[in-house]
Amino acid sequence: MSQLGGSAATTPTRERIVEAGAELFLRQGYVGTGMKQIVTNASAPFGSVYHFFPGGKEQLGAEVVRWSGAAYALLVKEAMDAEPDLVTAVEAAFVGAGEALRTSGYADACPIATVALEVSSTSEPLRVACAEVFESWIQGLADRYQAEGLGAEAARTLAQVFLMLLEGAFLFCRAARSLEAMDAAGAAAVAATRAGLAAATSS
Amino acid sequence: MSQLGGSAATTPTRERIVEAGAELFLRQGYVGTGMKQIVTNASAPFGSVYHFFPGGKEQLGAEVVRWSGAAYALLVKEAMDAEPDLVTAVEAAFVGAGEALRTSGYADACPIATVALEVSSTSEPLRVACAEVFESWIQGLADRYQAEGLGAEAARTLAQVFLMLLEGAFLFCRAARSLEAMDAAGAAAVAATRAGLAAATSS
DNA sequence: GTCTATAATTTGATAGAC
DNA sequence: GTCTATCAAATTATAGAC
Repeated sequence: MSQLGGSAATTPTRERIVEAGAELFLRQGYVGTGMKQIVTNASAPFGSVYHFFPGGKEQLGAEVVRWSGAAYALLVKEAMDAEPDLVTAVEAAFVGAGEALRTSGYADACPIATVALEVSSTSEPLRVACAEVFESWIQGLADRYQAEGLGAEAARTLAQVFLMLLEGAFLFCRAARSLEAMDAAGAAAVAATRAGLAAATSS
Repeated sequence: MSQLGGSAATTPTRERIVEAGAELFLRQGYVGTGMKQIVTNASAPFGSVYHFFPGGKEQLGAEVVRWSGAAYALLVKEAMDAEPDLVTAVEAAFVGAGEALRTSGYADACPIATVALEVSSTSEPLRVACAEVFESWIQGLADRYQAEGLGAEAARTLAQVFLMLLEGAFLFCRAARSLEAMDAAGAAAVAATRAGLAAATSS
């Protein structure tokens, strides 16, 4: 995650490995990234990875998923908290996601979506790690919707719709190398948010 | 794609290879699927794959993406055409996608999403193949919306929203092994469709 | 804890007999 | 066109010196 503090020379080896893995998973996925490539990018000796992660690639992968999932949640939350109201915050989230895509050559999207699709049918520990990250994102967003007066169930549904639109937009924008889908997703998320808020205040 | 006609013993070798690749890509993605695994599942000798696909794995991958993309478009179109009106058709599409997920142990989702995310930053020919499939899906759905009286631009946007919700739902449902997100996506797609139709008839 | 060398396996791809 | 044997390189993982 190049957005959140680079790997300074003083960063402990273990952290450098996790951060290097996160950046590689973002672009190449879990299966397409080799252990050697990770330690090389982390400027660490090859043996270190098995010293810190005796469970091998699967253990490292799960830790990378949880780390980058938490980092991305923080990034989005801070971007949204900077806005004056929820509708503007939703719009800002999609605009910011589009900016990140464009400035990175359509590489920086969701840090765990590729991994989640790759491993959902092949590795249960990794699948669970991805599911827990998604669930934490849903709950964090649902809290924000609830703070605006929506009921628990409606807030959760809106949070899921927000994230599904974002994930779908990442997929289409990366494949097409265009931001068209992100604009459509942002507009749809704003419309859904407005409708939810209207329903909450009228009841 | 187990949904569309199995690989009969009389099916030509080349077709069996493409179909076997499609089924494996669906579950394991492009990188996680080996050429040897493909020819084994296709009951074909190893050398055949390089006889029919001299361009190697990348050529085979592009062909699999286009083939399964067309097959999936037909599957969804037929399911939607069986419904009496567009709103019901949209709902049926999401219900059907949920059924396919559930009955396959949350494996049968989008046939090319995993591949698209894996290769978008690493293989230009494969990225283009995925982008063309997505674009054909968007246009096919936009035609359906236009037939209902929507303008070209609004129809295209609604088609994109439909597909982004579906792709996002596939991602969340596979990770969580639950259909909760699919229900939320279907409801959101129905709401967006209703709003689009209302705006078209009032103008 | 750091780092190197290497084992054991699998990968994509090729050559060539039939 | 079918099929087998094999290559060179890459993979995850381990052993063990320092």
